[in-house]
Amino acid sequence: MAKLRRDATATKQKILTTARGLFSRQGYDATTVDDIAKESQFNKALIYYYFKNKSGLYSAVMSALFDEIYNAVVEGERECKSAIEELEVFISSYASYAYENPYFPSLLLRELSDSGAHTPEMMFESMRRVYILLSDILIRGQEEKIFIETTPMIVHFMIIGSINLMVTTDSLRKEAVVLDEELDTCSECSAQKVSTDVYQIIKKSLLI
Amino acid sequence: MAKLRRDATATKQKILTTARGLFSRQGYDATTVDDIAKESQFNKALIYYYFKNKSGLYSAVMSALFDEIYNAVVEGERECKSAIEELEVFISSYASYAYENPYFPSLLLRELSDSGAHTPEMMFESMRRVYILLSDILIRGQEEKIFIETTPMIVHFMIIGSINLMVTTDSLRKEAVVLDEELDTCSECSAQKVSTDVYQIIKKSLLI
Amino acid sequence: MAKLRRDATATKQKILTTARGLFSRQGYDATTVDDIAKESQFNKALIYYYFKNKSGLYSAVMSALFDEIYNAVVEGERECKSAIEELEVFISSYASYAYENPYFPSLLLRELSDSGAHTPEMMFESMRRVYILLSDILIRGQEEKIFIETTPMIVHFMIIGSINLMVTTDSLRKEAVVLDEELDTCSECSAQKVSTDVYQIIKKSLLI
Amino acid sequence: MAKLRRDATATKQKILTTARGLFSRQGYDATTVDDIAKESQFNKALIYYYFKNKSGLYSAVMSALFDEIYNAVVEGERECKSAIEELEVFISSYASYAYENPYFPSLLLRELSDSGAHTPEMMFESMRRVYILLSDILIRGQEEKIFIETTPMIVHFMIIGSINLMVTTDSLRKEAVVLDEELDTCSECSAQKVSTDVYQIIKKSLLI
DNA sequence: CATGAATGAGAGTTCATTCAT
DNA sequence: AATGAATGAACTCTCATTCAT
Repeated sequence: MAKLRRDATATKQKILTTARGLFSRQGYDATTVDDIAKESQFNKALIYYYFKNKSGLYSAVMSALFDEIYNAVVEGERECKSAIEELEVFISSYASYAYENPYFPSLLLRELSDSGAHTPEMMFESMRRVYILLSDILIRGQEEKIFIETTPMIVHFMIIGSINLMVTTDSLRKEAVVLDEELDTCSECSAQKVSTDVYQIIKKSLLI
Repeated sequence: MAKLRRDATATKQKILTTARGLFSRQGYDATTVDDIAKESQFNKALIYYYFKNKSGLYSAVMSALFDEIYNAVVEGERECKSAIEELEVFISSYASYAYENPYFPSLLLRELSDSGAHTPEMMFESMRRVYILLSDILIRGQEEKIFIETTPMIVHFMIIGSINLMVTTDSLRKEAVVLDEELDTCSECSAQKVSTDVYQIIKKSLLI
Repeated sequence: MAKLRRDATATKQKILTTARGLFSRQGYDATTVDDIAKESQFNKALIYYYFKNKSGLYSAVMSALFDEIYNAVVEGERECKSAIEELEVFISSYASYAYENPYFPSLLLRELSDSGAHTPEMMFESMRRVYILLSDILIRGQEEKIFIETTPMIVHFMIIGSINLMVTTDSLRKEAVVLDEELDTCSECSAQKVSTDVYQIIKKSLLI
Repeated sequence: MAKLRRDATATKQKILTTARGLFSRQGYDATTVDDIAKESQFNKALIYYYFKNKSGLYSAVMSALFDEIYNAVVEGERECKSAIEELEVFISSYASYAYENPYFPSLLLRELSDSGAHTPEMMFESMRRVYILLSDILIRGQEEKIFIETTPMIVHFMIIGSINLMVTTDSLRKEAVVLDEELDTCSECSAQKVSTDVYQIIKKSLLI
């Protein structure tokens, strides 16, 4: 009757994927280890065997996630010629990733709204690296004399704040339309549209 | 010096204030009714007497909060002559409120990252009202032929996303400085600074 | 806004009646003092003012009830000429009372199935008095040489057991018919029918 | 001498047995899951692990009980030649079981006096099956032209009502003797005596 | 006589975690 | 590597009861 996988990496991966989905849908506290066990079809004790405890599993989930987004953005950045081009790619890569992995924005926002209560040290590193990417773009733009001087942190939060909020509020905004058809909540906006709009706003405000 | 007892309104208020603090510091799930009872110096059963259940208390906390911020922004808006002036006031009122009531941003972000799992219907209404305020400003600006056409929802999220994230990441950004002095995380930025920067960016991008 | 009854006896009576209904419908444990307060439209503290505590209220309810049934039976007994006539009246008075006060059977059965956990001393007295009534009838019948010798306690329980169970299972027996129309659960039997049937059985078995 | 652990069936059984005793002694509401845990020597959470919740445990207890009595009666019925013989066996098997498992009468009476508030559907089925047994005996007796026509439900309740009440009131009746030595409460009656008396009464009243 | 405010003790239930196999 | 059994600590919520007016 016992499942005979005996494939450690596959097992771990299955658990991670399941956990990622549940944590993002329900948050850390509301997700039980039992939930993860049931959905992953593995025994609860096995989760402890591989990840030591719930918070260890959470860290593993989050680290993987942050590595992914970092890589996604870096990947896009290759072969960019100018700072302005880099900026565009930064925004569009981030938006694509967020829309394609919609659990990411909710996990990130939750993490940040906690001041990182459950956040393991290594995750900060990943977040910082993404920020450094943008920060460098802005500095390069200033050196190239095409960008005005700004506060990178604020620009960063305007970009990722708006994109993440657009993703997490998707269903909410659709409901709002039902209540008041007049109100434009951008309920049908695509990743593309969001990405372009954010880029236009940031670009116009940055260019000398 | 004895606690004022048998004063229903004072008691309710004390509970609400305590709960507001704890919910924002620790989130909904991580805050226990026992915590609130202990910190408010009232018996746990009394909380149920007044608020029916934990989620009822949470709703009460959130409703009060959203009413406050809405009123704060509306208050500032009075006597504004032009759309551009209104925009400036919108941003600065929001920023002031967020910095003065730092539990608000974390509660709001958590709420939004949950797609409103704990969120009572009436709260959406309050959120919507704040958004309508900005939306109207942008529309008026277009009518006055001073603003370009934009997607209000995205502008809104750029504004409140950045401000809220600045507040909630305050301690995180200060820690980051310790790790890497080179990196500018705006760790000493005031509400004033944030407000001004966000306004400059938005204004520049909106003006025709 | 305060209700101005100022009529102690009426108030007490209202509470007693409400409590009687709730205790019989839901049992002792499942009935809360709050329930009684709400339904009686009086403040909870008032119940304690009049009855000391929940169990005191219960005693008061039960005592009144047992006095009533005792009186009902004694009342019928008057002017009976023979033991056999008395027997008939005993059964029919008991049945009438039970059918007219359907909370009584459930309270009594519950009390007896508890071995009298909540039962106050004075209630036993009332129960005993009812039993003595029947016991005397049987003894008289034997003295009159019309009844065979029997065990009064068993005859008593056959009578009150069947009548009480018929009353408490009323709804259950009606449901049973829905499931199986063939089965005769006496689902439409009246107090009259039950009373007559029980009397016929007991009479036939007792007569020499 | 250590408790046998890690034996699921034994554990479940131990819990069931403990619960059966406590529920019958104290009733559903007055028995706490803590009581059961303590007395069964198992952790409270384990009860929920196996039975989902208190009411699930109660159902399990009751189902087992009703199956037992049904089987006990059916068992006795085998090899009976006539309806009259079957009647005798029905009564004596029921009485034996009730006296040997004294928790049964109190649980049954409480259940019936509740109109089955906690009673799961499947229990009704078991109750019905026992009644059908008697009902069939009476019908067969009529067909054999040895029994007069009666209302089976009433006969049933006279039998089980009296037997169950004799069992549950055992201690009460003994106390009553102390108060009044004259009064015969059948305080020393055996299962045998009760069974015979009930049978004699029913038989005499049924025979043509 | 009557009431709203307040409390302490406990009940049912859940959950992260560990044990034994 | 994998699992079902078992546990302890906590959590939400309820309720009989009392206080102060």
